[in-house]
Amino acid sequence: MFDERQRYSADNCSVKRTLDIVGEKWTLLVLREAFYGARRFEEFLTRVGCARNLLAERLNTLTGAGVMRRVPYQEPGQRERYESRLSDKGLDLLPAIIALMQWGDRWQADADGPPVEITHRDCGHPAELVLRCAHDHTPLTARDIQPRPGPGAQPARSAHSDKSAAR
Amino acid sequence: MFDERQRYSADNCSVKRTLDIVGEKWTLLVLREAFYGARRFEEFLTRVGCARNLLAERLNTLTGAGVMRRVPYQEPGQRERYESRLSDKGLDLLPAIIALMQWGDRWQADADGPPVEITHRDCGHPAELVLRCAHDHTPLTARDIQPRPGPGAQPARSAHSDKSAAR
DNA sequence: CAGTATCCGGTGCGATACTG
DNA sequence: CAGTATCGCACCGGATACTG
Repeated sequence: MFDERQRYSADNCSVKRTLDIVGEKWTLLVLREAFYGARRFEEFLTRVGCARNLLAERLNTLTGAGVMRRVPYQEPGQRERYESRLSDKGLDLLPAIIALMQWGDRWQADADGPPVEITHRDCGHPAELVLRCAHDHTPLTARDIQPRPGPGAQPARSAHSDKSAAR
Repeated sequence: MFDERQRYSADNCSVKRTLDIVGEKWTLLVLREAFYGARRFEEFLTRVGCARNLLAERLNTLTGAGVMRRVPYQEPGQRERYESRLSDKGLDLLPAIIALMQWGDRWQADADGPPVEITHRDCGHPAELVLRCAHDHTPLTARDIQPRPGPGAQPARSAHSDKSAAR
């Protein structure tokens, strides 16, 4: 698929950079619950089902990365506390969550259908995630696409000889 | 040993089910390389950059889950060998990869831009992933959506437990 | 080439106890 | 309620060595 000479380094791959933030165990499930409306620590804890320390760690990583932000709140008679909400950067992860959900719905679901539906709030119809050509909006599948080096691509490294007769 | 009430009905969440297959470390990077055209073990190894045993493990998991399939090939003068290719089930993971890539491009990229572009093979224009209403095709953001229980939704879980083998 | 097997130090995970 | 602190253990990562 790639021009064979064009080796890129995996360090500056956007997938890897994203996974460095959200790729740890439980993190995407924490985000799922955030999208579902969870905000408080105990709420995440019971709904995600991971260990307390891990949840604390994940929330710290996510706020540190700017994906979530800590918002103060105060219940009457209680001291001030903080809850965790998605930032804009975090809200923009919705397509990733939905992509995983859609795939699970299609290929790993029970016979009775998906456990959760994502709907358009205004009209109630389901939301869908589509891959398409930015130009003519043709729907695209994996067979219609062609990856190629972008502006931030690093020049090929010629550290050692390259055989690579792939296809 | 394990408090039942602390368990969310997240076991049947499609996101979790998907992550049970592709959520381990390196797996999504292996899939990224598969989309980029990698097929042979050593090819994955150098491009993904993980340990041999982990790569073997991941490829086994993926073929076991039907995401990749082992295809025989024969180089002249060599014995028959196998390479790993994406199945239809695996090809359908492209949106998830692209969602992660797009987010990385938007929020974690270098100044010079994304290292890789996904283009429409036929016309050369970039591919894009859009979330929209299935009914009227309105583009949707996180603020426009509403999750709600689907047909496969489970109420609460009774005290009869299954295995706790998380992951 | 395409793996499997083994070893070993380190990190991350999971459960619980503890604190404010 | 919202976290820390702690501890045993599983798994990871990297380096070989071995097999077909």
